[in-house]
Amino acid sequence: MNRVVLVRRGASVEARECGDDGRVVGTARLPAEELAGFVRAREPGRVRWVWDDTTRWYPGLLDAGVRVERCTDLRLTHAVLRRSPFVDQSLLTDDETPGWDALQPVSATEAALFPLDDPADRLDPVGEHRRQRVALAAAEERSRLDLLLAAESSGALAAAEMTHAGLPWRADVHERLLTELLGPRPTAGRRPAVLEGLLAEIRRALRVPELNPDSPGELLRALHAAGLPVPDTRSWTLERLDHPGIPALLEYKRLSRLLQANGWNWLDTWVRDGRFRPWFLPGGVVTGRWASSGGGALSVPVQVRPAAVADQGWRFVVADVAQLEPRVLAGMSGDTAMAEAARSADLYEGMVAAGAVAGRADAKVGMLGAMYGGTRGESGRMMPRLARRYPRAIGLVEEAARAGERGELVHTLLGRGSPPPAGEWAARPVDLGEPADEELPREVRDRHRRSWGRFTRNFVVQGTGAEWALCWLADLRNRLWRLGSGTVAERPHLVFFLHDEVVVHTPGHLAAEVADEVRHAAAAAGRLLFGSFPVDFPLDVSVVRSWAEAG
DNA sequence: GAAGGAAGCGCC
DNA sequence: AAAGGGCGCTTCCTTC
Repeated sequence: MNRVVLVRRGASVEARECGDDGRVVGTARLPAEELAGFVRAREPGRVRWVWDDTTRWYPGLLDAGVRVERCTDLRLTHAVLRRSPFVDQSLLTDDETPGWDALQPVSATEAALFPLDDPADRLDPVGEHRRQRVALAAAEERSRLDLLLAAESSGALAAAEMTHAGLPWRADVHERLLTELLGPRPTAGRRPAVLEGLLAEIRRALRVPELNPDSPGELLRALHAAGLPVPDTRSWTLERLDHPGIPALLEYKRLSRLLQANGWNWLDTWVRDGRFRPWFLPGGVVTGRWASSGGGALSVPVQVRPAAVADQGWRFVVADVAQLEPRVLAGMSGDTAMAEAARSADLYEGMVAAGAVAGRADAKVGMLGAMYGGTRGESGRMMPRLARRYPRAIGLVEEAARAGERGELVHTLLGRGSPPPAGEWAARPVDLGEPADEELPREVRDRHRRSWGRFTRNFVVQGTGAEWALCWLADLRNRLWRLGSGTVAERPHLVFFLHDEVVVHTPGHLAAEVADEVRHAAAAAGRLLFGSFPVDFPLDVSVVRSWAEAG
């Protein structure tokens, strides 16, 4: 594989050819405006482009109509290697390391505002690349780390392409939906008519003429005065109350939430030219999940999904994995009994069929408890049964929890390490007797320990689930490219990704092939992570005009 | 008036 | 006896 490190030098770019060990074997220098043509010309020769950070290079290439198949995003791979327990840190670190640790992605607006003072320009990508290659060559579990770094970098390409293409969004459909639910758009600072009506009803029922239900403090006092001794004003707390004002209050909360989070202001801010373009942030969560920025992309409510409509003659292919995390747990722990349950399209039904639990609800609440650390009530009662039937799977998460409680680090299947615990509790070994003065009381320390144990318990499963999803996404991205011709947005392409769900925008006549490729990519991801271990990842796949029709 | 925390709620 | 993971966003409310 040819590796070419791209380096910014003022108005020009250096392209430095490297061997697998990161040593430079050749250099070309070109004016920045010739970069897109250079990359386009070299791309067919199976190049891995190496750059400091995908958000600083790839949006410009995409705007110029250039797509690349593979890259190394040094910012992201640095972050993984720095925390991986498979890596000898002394091979990786250098005077520049704090600069790489601190490097942040940019959005296009920032890049336009501050083109001249970028901390990335004070870092040397060639040196960092060489250090990473040396550290990787000496790492334990080299092939797992290789896979993780490749998948992480591919994710960065997919993220940039999704923002570039945008999720098709019909503002007219969205506006009609808002008007039906809330009434016509009010002038700035006024409530929509439907909310005003509900407000009057709430004030009447609670006998507080000036009540502002958007203020939790005010609302709580009003509820108490009405003889409703609630501890908070959350919807699920209020649902259990029997009082004439409550239905209107719950409806007010539901509609008010829609208005605030995804109302007309959201449309004005985030939808342009028929596209919703959030920023996806690969590696933005410590577990390896993506974060997002702008428009709340990771929590687009079901309520407004009817407005996501494929272009004329195009379709969405929407796919999600059923019970990703329990399946991943079965695979990473090598628990054949749980993998057997996972053979079923519904893993929880598979557990019922095996006689492990009485009903689907028990299976679900038990597994969620095992993965999140819920031990109270129903899910706690299920744990002994599950531990007997699935000793390896349950043992793996229990061990991760105990390690976290001891202040130790855990890691995912491919080698992403958990962050070190912070805080005073972590500075002390477990059994030092009673604390001295000015130290945390024992019960406070223990609470922190258990809380961190729940985090590390979940880290190994959530993080390995994120690795499966990244491999799925990376493989799918390349399969989609091969289905069409032209630029990214002219072929079937990804427009949305959320933990265990993808949305592909595709010309209608290719939709069936896209659905096949989505399934093939999922099977390939399973083999990449778990080899021949027999754990299935069945998908729900829908071909639809609107996102809301999926599922 | 800016900044930051808490409450609350949406997604997985 | 108590013990449920990860996010982003908007509003309210306190602090400086």
